[in-house]
Amino acid sequence: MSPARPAPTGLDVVFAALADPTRRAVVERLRLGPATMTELATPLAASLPALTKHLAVLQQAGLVATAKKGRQRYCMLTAAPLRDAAAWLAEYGAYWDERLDALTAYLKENP
Amino acid sequence: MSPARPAPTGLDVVFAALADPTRRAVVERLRLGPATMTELATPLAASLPALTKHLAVLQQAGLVATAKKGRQRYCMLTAAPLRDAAAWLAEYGAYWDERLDALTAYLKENP
DNA sequence: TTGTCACTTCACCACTTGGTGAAGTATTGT
DNA sequence: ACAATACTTCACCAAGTGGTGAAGTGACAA
Repeated sequence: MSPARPAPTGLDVVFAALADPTRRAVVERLRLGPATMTELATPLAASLPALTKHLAVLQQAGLVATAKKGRQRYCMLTAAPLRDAAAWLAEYGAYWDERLDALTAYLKENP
Repeated sequence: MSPARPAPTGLDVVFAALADPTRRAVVERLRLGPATMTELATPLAASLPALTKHLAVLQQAGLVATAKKGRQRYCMLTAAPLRDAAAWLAEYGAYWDERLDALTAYLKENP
C-alpha cells in the first residue's frame, strides 16, 4: 500500500502557492486591482497555458477569485487565507523577538 | 535547452519549506527548545532518513541550525527568514484590513 | 459568416519531492 | 574488543510540478 500521506491542509496549499515566484508576482500585481489573464501574463512573460495552471493553484488556495465577463476572465485578490499564514508566522516573529531581546540583554551585561 | 527557470530566492525556499506539514511540525516542536533527530522523529512518526531530508530543506531555507555533539545532532530554530516571509505577508494583511474597512464603511452607509 | 480574440484543454516532457529499505559511519557503553 | 546507538548515505520509486506546442471553445467584430 502507498504510504498514505495526510490530506493537505489550508496552510499547506497556501504556502505551496506562495513558494512560486510567478505566483507571488501575480498576487503582487493583483494588489493594484483586478486584471485579466493576458494582463497578468504579459508583464510576467508567462504563457497563457502556464498562467492558467498558476491561477488554478492560487484559486485552490483561496487566494484569488475570478469572474468571467464576456471572453475575458477577471482575477482579484481574496487575501483571507494569507491572514492564516501570517498568523502562523506571527508566532515565530514573537519567538524571534524574544531571542533577540535575550541576546541584546546578554550583550548588555557581557560587553 | 531547458526552459531556464530563475534561481530560487529566499522567499521561495522559505515558503516551500513551510508548505510541508511535517516540516511545520518540526518548526513548532523546535520552538520549545533544541532537539535531536530522534527526538524530532519519534512524535512525528517519521523515519530517520525522511527526517534527515526534511532537516536539509529547513537548513537550506535558513530556518534551522544544527550542531553535532558526539553522535547526536542538535537542531534549533533560527527564525530570521520567517520574519522576511511574515513581512511579505504583512503587506497583504494590511491590504485585507483596508478592504474590510471599506466594506464595513460601505455597510454603515448602506444598511 | 467568417475571422479574430481570449482564453482553456490536451498530451506530453524534464525535473523535483517525499518516501522507502538496506547498507555505511562514527561515537559510545559493556 | 564487541555491540549497540544515532544517525547518514545510497539506490530506487511513485506522484507531483511547471513548462511546452497544438488543438479546441465560446464571445465579439467586420
